[in-house]
Amino acid sequence: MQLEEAKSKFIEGWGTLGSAWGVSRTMAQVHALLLISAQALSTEDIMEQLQISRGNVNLNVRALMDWGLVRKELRPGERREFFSGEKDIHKVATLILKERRRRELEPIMRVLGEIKQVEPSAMVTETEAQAFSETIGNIQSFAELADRTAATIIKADENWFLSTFMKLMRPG
Amino acid sequence: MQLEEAKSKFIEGWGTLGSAWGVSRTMAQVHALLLISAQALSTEDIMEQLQISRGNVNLNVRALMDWGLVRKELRPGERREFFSGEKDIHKVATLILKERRRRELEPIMRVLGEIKQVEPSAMVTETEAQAFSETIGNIQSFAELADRTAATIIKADENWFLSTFMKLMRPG
DNA sequence: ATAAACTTTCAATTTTTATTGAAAGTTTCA
DNA sequence: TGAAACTTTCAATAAAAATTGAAAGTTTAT
Repeated sequence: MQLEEAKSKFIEGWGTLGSAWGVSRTMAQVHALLLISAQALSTEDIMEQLQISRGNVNLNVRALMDWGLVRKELRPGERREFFSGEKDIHKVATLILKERRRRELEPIMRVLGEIKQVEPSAMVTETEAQAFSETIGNIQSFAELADRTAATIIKADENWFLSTFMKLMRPG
Repeated sequence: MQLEEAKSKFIEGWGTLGSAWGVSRTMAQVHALLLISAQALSTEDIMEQLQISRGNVNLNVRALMDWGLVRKELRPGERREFFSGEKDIHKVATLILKERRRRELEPIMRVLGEIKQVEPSAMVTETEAQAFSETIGNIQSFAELADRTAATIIKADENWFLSTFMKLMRPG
C-alpha cells in the first residue's frame, strides 16, 4: 500500500471511531491527520488535506486543544500558526479518559446523588420507593467504582510520565 | 424529592450520557425507563411515559434487545408484548463493553493491520514511511492492549455470573 | 376465513448537528 | 498609523439523524 492511501484509510477509520464516541467525525479526522503528520500543519494544510473550510478547521483544532490533544506551535519568522498532535498514544488515551470522566461520569454521579432519597408520597407505595432507591444505589456504586478506576489509571499514567521525565533530567 | 421527579431526572441524565456515547438519546431513555421500572412495560406504556411514537418505541426496544439489555416478556392470556430491562448493573456494563468492543475496537484494528506496511515509493522518503509505520504500530499495540483488557473483563464477569448461577443450582 | 389486537416498516417530515464563507477582529511589521 | 497576514466569529445553509404516523404485516381466537 502507498503512504497516501494508508493515511486516508487511517483518517477515515479514526473518524468513524470518533462518531461512535460522540466526537464529531471531522474533529476525529483532524486529530488523525495531526497524529500521523511528522511535522506540525498550518490551517491551510489541514483545509487542503481534509477538504474542509477554514472556519471548520479553526473550530475543531481549538476543540482538540481543549482536550489537550493538539498544541499550537509557533515558528520564528512565521506569522501563521502550526498545529501538532500529541504523538504518545498512551498520553492520548489518558487525556481522553480524563476529559470523558469530567464530562460524563461527573454529571451522572451528581444526578444519582440528587435523586437517591425519594420522599414518601400518597402516590407511591413504600416498596416501590425502596426498589427505586436500591436500583439507583446500585448504579451509584458502580459509577463510583468506574470513577475510582479512571482516577487510578490517570494517576498511574501521570506517575509514569513523571518518572520518564525524571529519567530525562537525571540520566544514568 | 418525589418519585416521579426522581425518575424523570434519571431518564434525562441517562439520555444525556447516552448521546455522549454515540447511542441515541431516545434509546438511552427507553433503557433508563426500563431500568427503573419494577415491572415490564408495554409499547403503550413506553409511548406514554416518554411521549414518543409507536414506531420509535419499536425501533429502540429492538435495538436494546440486540444489545442484550432488554428482554421481551410474554404474559399468559395477553397478546401484547412487555419489555423488561436487565437490572444487574454489572451485567449491563459487561453487555455494553462487549458490544462496543465488537463495533469499534474490531474495525479500527482491522484498518491498522491493513495499513501498517507502506510500500516504498518515489513520492515518499524512507524516513517518512518508517515514521508512519511506527506511529501506526504504537496505536496498534495500544489497541491490542485495550482489546485484551476488554476480553479479560468480559471473561471475569462471565465467570462471576457462572459461579453465581452454580451457587443457585447447588445451594449449600 | 375473518376480525381484532398487536407489531413492524418506511417514506415523509422534523429536529439536531455540522459546515460554510464572508465579515469582523487581531497581530505584526514597516 | 496602515496595510498585510492571519485568526475568529457567526448567521445562513447543508447534511445527517431521529421521529412520526399511517399502511402493511403478523398472530391469535372464534
